[in-house]
Amino acid sequence: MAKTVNEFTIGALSKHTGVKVETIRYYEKSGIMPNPPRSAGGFRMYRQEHLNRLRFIRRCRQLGFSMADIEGLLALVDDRGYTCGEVRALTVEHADLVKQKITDLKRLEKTLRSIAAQCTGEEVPECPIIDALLDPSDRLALQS
Amino acid sequence: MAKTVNEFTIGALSKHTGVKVETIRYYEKSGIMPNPPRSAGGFRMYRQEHLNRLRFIRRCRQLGFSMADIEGLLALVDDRGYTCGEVRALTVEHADLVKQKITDLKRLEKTLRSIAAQCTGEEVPECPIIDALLDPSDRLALQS
DNA sequence: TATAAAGGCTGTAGTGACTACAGAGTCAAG
DNA sequence: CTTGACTCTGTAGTCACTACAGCCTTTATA
Repeated sequence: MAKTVNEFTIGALSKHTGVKVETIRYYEKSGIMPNPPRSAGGFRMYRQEHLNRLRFIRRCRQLGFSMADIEGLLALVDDRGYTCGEVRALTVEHADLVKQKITDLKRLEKTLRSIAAQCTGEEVPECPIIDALLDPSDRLALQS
Repeated sequence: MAKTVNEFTIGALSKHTGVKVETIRYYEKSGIMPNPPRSAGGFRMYRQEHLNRLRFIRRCRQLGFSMADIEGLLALVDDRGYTCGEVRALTVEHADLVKQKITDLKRLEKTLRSIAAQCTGEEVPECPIIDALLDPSDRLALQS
């Protein structure tokens, strides 16, 4: 199937990266993966450079960067015109967003635990959670 | 516009709850809000019970429950056949998911800060973040 | 050389939880 | 009776995929 030792199909790329075949094609359509050369029959033929780029994308996604973020990062990389400062700014900005999200989720968990703690857990049809949620007033503080 | 003092339009319901008009209609189409009675001209006419239900939904969403979760909770409530234990189980399960998410995000933030810390931030085109992300090896530990 | 299995191709539609229109109709006040 | 704010339905867009249908290519084996 491979014309040379260095070329491989989308399935092989998928196996090496853990990114599903459909997702790779989606990345191509979105423009963050390049249109690779094709075999005579129309199969996508990838090389090491594509593997590296896909790993980069996958890592960024795991780090919570949006595809738009990644597009920005890759544009910097593709231009080779990026500076360390630009990239760091993006990263720190993103870390701050993550931090905020952690704060929010901690508050959320606390609220959930506290309303669950009011429960007897018994087989009775009176539940403080439902009562709290159905309460027309705003006594259930979701932000505190 | 209102036929009685107790009835109000979707716009008023929206203002009282902070839920957008389109979202309320979406909830109706999704089945978690009931089809309300209509005015002669076809306007949705809401009452206090709708307001309470929408507040319930909004709170659950803020607490991170999915619409499927809410459907389950509301089914219990509508049947009046729920027990405290059932509701608490759902809440605790959800709290555990939130806890796991916090753990993941903390690890993520740590990774982001640590790669940002390697940066000089200077106007040079060599950036350890990009280098790390482009590195074909798996040295950048995303899970640790 | 024929064939079958495995894998690839395109294009479309679905997910969740909304959001944003377009184009028409309704309502209440002046 | 007109104006302007509001509401109606229906469709399409968002994000980051995922799943499928129906066909075509490649490779291994008989």
